[in-house]
Amino acid sequence: MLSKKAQYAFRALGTLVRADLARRSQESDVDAAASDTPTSITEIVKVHPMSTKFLETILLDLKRGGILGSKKGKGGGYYLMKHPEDTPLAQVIRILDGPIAPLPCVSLHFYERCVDCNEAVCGLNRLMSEVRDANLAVLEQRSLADLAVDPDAPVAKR
Amino acid sequence: MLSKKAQYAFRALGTLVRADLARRSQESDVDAAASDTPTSITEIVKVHPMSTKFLETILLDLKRGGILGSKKGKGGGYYLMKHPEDTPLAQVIRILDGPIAPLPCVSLHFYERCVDCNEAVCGLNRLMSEVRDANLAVLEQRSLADLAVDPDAPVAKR
DNA sequence: CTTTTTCCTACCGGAATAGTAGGAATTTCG
DNA sequence: CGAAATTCCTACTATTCCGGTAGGAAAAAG
Repeated sequence: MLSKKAQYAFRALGTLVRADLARRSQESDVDAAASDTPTSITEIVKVHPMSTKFLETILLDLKRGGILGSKKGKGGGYYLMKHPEDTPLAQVIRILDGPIAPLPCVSLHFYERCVDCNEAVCGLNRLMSEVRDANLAVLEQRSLADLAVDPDAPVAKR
Repeated sequence: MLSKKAQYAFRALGTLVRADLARRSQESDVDAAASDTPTSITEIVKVHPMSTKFLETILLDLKRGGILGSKKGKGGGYYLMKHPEDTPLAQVIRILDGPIAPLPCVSLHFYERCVDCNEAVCGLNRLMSEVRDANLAVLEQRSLADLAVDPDAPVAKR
């Protein structure tokens, strides 16, 4: 199960994606940077009611993880560092919840050898690798862009 | 990530499956019941070193969950209630770790409505349903029998 | 130089995880 | 019968993790 942190992160990222799309479609200046129109924590909390302080730590994590950029001071806030399509959901989860794999010994990013088990012949290892791959097939393919998609709308092309 | 409970459970189930297969192949009496040759906790711990007391609670959980049967007293122990092929891995995980879905609002067996979110239009709900389905495609298909498979051996037919 | 924002460090209560302890109930076997 | 071997049951405990809070420092804008 995803932690509250990850759940809140996805909600917040949803509004950041919408802000990003809005900027790109409305902006007359082609070279407009995302950092020109950041979204503050206060604004996000207005849309998704939650603890401001808690969201603060979450967005900081996402910033340290390279997903968000920030601007301090008046008019400051957070913005996406990349196009929404270029941040897979897996990256968000790894930053906030750690491993996606069901076992440390089948994790790609947080691998730890398991004691008392020969991985080459361990049935559990093999099965849980399948589970991991099934997860990643979705989580590496789907991106922040998919968070903001209207399910009734035609598929968006980039 | 799977809990230690679930990990230990799979190890123990591995030896119970092997015992089950051995009984079926060696037994001359066709009507031999699994309850005739149960495997004790002590025997399991000999194969997979772990806390005896902890394993006790785990096997009890699996018994209450309908996966194992038991026999008390001298010569007693645990045995599979069904053919290994008929117990999907998902069932084991649900008993020991609860929900498989990444969010309560997309769980089939442990569903809980999420507050402040219209599931019909929630992008996260839709994406996490995909993740759940990807997981279940493996965990409902794969069974205890797959725990004991020799990876180099030809595929076993039932 | 005041206001608004992010950024940093530390803390805290409750729940969950990973066990442990002690004994009761049941079965087998000598 | 009585001893040994086993499961079964209830309760307890220690540690870690989760979810969140507190208080202020640093930076940017006007």
